[in-house]
This record gives sequence, structure tokens and C-alpha cells, in this order.
Amino acid sequence: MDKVYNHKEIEEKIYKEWEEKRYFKPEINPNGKPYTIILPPPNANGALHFGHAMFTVEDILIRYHRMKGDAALWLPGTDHAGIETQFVFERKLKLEGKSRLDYDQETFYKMIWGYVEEHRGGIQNQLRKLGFSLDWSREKYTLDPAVIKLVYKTFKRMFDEGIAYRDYRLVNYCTRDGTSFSDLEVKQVEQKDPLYYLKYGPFVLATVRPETKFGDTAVAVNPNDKRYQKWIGREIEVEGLLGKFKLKVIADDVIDPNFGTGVAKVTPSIDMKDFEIGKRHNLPLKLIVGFDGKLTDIAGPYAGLYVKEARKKVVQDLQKKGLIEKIDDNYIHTIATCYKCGMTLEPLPKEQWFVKVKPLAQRAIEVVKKGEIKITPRNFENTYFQWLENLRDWNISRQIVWGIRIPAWRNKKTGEWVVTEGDIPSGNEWEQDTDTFDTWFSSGQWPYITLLTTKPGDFEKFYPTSVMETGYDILKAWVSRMMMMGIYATGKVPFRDIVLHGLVNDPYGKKMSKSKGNVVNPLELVEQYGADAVRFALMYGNATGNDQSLSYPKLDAARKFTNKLWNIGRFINMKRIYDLRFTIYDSRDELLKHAIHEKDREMVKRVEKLAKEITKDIDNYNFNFAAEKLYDFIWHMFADKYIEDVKTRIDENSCLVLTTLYLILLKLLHPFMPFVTEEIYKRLGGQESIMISKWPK
RNA sequence: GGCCGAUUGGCUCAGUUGGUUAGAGCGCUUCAUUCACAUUGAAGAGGUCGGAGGUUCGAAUCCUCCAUCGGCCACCA
Repeated sequence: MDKVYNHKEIEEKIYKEWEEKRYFKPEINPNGKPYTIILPPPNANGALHFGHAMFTVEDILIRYHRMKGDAALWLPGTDHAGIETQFVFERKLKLEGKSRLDYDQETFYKMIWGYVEEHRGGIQNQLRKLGFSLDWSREKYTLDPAVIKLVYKTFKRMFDEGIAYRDYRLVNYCTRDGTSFSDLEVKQVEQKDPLYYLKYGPFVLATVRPETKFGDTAVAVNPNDKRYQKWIGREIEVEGLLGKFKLKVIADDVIDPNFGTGVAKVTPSIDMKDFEIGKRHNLPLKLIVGFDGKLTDIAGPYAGLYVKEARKKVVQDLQKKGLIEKIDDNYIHTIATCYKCGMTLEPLPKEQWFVKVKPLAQRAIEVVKKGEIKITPRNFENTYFQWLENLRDWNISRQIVWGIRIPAWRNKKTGEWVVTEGDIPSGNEWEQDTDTFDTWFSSGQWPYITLLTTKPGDFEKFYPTSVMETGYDILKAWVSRMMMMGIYATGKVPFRDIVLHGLVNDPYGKKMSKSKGNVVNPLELVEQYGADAVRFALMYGNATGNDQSLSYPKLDAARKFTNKLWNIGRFINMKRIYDLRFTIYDSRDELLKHAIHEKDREMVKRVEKLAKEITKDIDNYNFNFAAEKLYDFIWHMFADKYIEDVKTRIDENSCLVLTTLYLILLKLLHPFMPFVTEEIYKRLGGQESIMISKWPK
């Protein structure tokens, strides 16, 4: 053995061997009880980032359960990531001076497909470099035909049962990206805008959007507001930029008498609340902002102007006509913006597909409240409940082409809609919806769809899965969707436990992002420190679910630890008095026969106690406890104290105990540091592979 | 406005459902060492656990209030 552990020579070789020997497949323990984790599918087009390195948690669980004899399945897959991917591709097109509008839907889809295919596979190899024991033979992709088929099937069932429906209502629309978003994808941003107090017939009312007044169809007050009682139900005449016009005064509870003057203009085509008011009072809907982000024809001379310019001009003209009473320049409010491009989103009326979430959310809440599913760390349960309880119906249509096209057809003559499981309805009067599903609609079905499309019997055997482990940042977007859809589609919960890990920030505690330029590629660290060290550093000293900052000193400490492990092995190798080909460590009695010296017996007990603690810590998802204990024990107890002592009195028996105990420690450490433990294990005469050896009791 | 975190030695963080002198890594001080360890070992300095109350025999740990920072959520124009 060399003096220094060199991960570069070892990691790749070992991973290859594991894969060749099919150790990653659950069939390695054919009679074990199933233990399943579905890997949160990374973007097929993406590269590894630190969120992925945190999947170390899943590898620890899988390796641990595999060693315990379970039929452990860790199922990999990739996601087509609709909007994300299409936007990346469009940005690339833009550099070439082209846009998506230059192509028809089918061509554009094929182009993105080709682009993704070029990059697919990259992420898989990166996950390999981290030592992840994924069953690659079961890998899935969200655009596999069999997967799409099942997504269709769920949608059809939802449609038949009235859970999925089509409706005309306001959706969050980005006029730059040309698509609608679900409420979840909206980024609320606080900003300061002038609040204009407009003279409005007999009233003065406050608004931040005077340019939309051409779309007003009523004026509203609170029914209990004494100031305006006499006006309710009457029609008022308003002097406007386009001349005089008439509006009805209505009373509605949502109007806050304390805001502004207590009078609000109602513009149902541009405001969620106004839209609801409009529905309650049967108000007409006048489209004032178009899907191109410009004012429509009803704005007269302002038609064709983008919202921002229009506001400027309208305000100028209103001022000229003396129609603005005052302007509050310190008004702070939150506006909805596009999480992709930052553009202010317009709520616009559009016919879309929605999923009725109330009944689904109800059950998703129940199973957690009843304790059928446990969320770790516990405090995320609050967030989960709060979100599911306030959920509005889910807009699942996206006006993008990269995704699973919605299998719904409209009758050109009658306007009737039919939904199929992908078949084209007979007759030529049908045209398919051009929209695609929200990516989360398909990934929300991931646990059962993957298992139903891998190998026959997989679903029956491995579903419900054991643990869903992922970053807390997608608890709502993804985990809760899987809960709702999993329960709906299979009648069973999709997983037994939810475990959430924190984010990895840059060394200064700032979130890593491309725009900030502070992104660290985990693979570079793997190259430099070794996968074992990177994995260990991420687990050590960080409580489950807490964010952490990338720490180079910690990485260095972890790397030194691998070297320490190596040198303990090296020492034992050098002192080995006779060839140790034994499996004796599976038998406590045998081991104790050789543990003659008092200190040897004591150490056997200490290691046994440690094994129990590590087992408990992993079972409880306290990976930091386990990592810290192993580090501390191996270094400061086993090496500093025990080995120093054995050194002075080494004989056959003590050497055997020393070696045996070390192999046990390596096993306990193996889920955390798979490569170095495997290499040492083999060098010290361990049979076959540490990853399929028995977990110490 | 609501919810959830965080606040522990110079830095980065643990602290396992309240219990003897509060831990680790890095850094720092002193000594030893090429005898498994591009090093490592031994010893040590350094914290009134954000603030103020309270519960308790006992609190970094539970309760209340406050302060600072961060995150998530919310259709008051």
C-alpha cells in the first residue's frame, strides 16, 4: 500500500466493478424485503449541481439497507423539465438570431428533442462519479412513450371524473415568454409604485394601474360603507380620456373601506379579485391588455402601447385634464413576476385546463396528520399543511411545446372537448389542443409511473416507496403534487417517509447561482478531494434539513480522514502476522475467543455499542450524528488510543481482533464513504465486496 | 400580514425530544515525532450559548416578549 491514499486511482475502477457485478440491483438480495427510493429526476439537459450531491443521503440509506439484506432499489431517471429546457433552448436560438416563432410546433419539438439527446447521459455519469449506487437498468425518462401513456391515462380519468376540467378564467401570463404559469411558479416581488387617486365621476379612487381603466366595468364599494350607501346600485357618469362613459356602482365584501378612498374600479380582465367580483355581479369582461402585452383596441389612441408606456401617457393625459387628484409616491405593494424572466405577469383571461385540487389536497393532508407519512425535519409539516390548505385549482396547461402535449381534442363545429389516452378521435372535425402539461403534472406521478414501466412486478413489489428524499425547496412544487396524484391514482401513499435536505450555499453563505457567478461544480471537488471526502463533508456537522455553506476546511478534514483510514489499513497490513482469510467477524463468540487481552475485549464492546448507535442514527435520519461519531471514534479512539496500545503487545490474537474490528468500522462507514472503505476492506482480506457484506449488529 | 428557520469560542457549524466541568473542524499556543499517516501525536488557551423575563431541584435545550438576519407564503385595488 502507498503511503498516501489516492482516490483518483481507485474510485472509477471500483464503481465500474460494482456496476459489472450488478450490485446496484435489488435482485442482489432476492429474498430481502423491498426498500425503495426514487431519485428525484434531474433535468435531462442539465449538469450536476450541489443539490444533486446532497443525494448522498439517499445513497447512504440505500447502501445501509442493502447491507441489512433488503432488496434495495434506488431508481434513477431524468425529467424533460418543460419550461426550463425550452427556455434554455430558446436562449441558444436567440444567439443564432432565430426564435421559436420561426418553426411549427412539431419541428420545434423535434429540435429540442435532439438538443436534449445530445446532452442526456451527462448527468448520469456525473452521478456515477459521486458513487451513487443507482440501478441504471431501471432508468426512466419522463418522455418515455410508456410514461407518456400513463400520464394520458391519469388525465383521462381525471377528466372523466370531473377532477380535470376546462375553464375560462384569469391565469398568470408572461407576455414575454408567451405562456401561463401556475400560482406556484409566480414570484411575488415587493416594489414601490405610485398610487394614483383618480377623479371618477362623483368619486375619487386609488389605483396603481390607471392605464387599465378602459377595461373597467364597474365601481365597487364595501356594502357597509356608510359614505357610499346611496350610490350602491346606481349608475354614475364618469369623465374619461375617451369622453364620458357610464358605470354601475356595486357593493362587494372584498372591498376594504380603509384602503384608499374605499372605492375601487373593477377591471375583471386584468385583476384576479376583480374577475371574481365580475363573476358575482355578472359584469362584462372587456379585454384591455392583450397576450402581446399591449393595450387592446378599446384603449383608443393608447391601443398598441405596451403597458408601461401606456401608463405613462395615460397619467400625463389625465393630469392635463385635471383628473388626478393626488399621487401617493410611497406606496409599497407586491406584484406577480415571472420567475424565469422577471417580467411583471399579467393576469389574463384564457381558457385552460385545471385540476380541482381540494379533494386531492384533503387526502394528502390527512395522511400526514394521521402520521401515515412522517416528514423529517418535522417543522416542514407546517409549511406543507399551510400550502395545501390554501391551494387554488391547478392550472396545468402551458403554452410551450417542450413537454407532453395534452391529449384533448376540440370539435371544430360544436366546440366540444374530448380527452383520450392518446388516440386521435375519429372524424376530421377534431383538432388537438396545442398546449402541453405543466412539467409537475407528469413528475408528480413519478413514483408509480416509474415502477409501473420498469419491470413486471416492480410496482407490486416496490410501491409504496420507502422514502422520498429531496431538497426542501421543492416540498410544495413536487412532493405535495406526488402526494396528491399518487394517492389519487393508486389509492396508496407514494412513500412512507419524506426526508428533506437543505441547500448548499457558497462559502460566504450566499445562494449559488449562475448569474452571481458563484457556482461551484461538485465534480471539481470530487476530482480534488475524492467523492468520499465530498460526501462526508456534506454530511458532517450539518443537521438534516438545514442549509450549509460550502466549507473548504471541512472538505480538507474529510480528505485527511480518508488518508487516516488508509493508513490505519496500511498499518494493519504491515503488522499482519498471518494471512487473515476469515469471516469470523460475523460471529461474536468466535471473535471473543481471540479477544483475550482486556483491552481487546473492551474494544469489541465499544465497537458493538457504536454499531448500535450508528444504526439508530441512520434509521432516524440523523446522518450528522453518525458521521461525527464514526469520525471521532475511528480517529481518536480506535487509532489514537487502541492502536497505540496494541502496537506494544501485538500477537496473533490481538492482530486478529484489531483487523476484525477495523473491518466492522469500515462497514459502518461504508454508506458514507463507499470507495475508500471498499478498497481497504479488500486489501485486508474482506470477502467479495463490502457493499454486499452484512451490516454489523 | 401569516408561517418557518437562524442567532453557541476568531471563522464555519453540531448539540439526538432539560441533567454531572457546552462539543467538532479550521485557526491559535507549547512540546514531541520521520516508529501506519505529504504528517501525525500529546497538552493547552478561547464561549456569562442574541436580549429580558418565566417554568423547574436543574435550561443552550421548554414558555412569553423583544431585537437582528434569512427563507417561504398571501388576488387589499
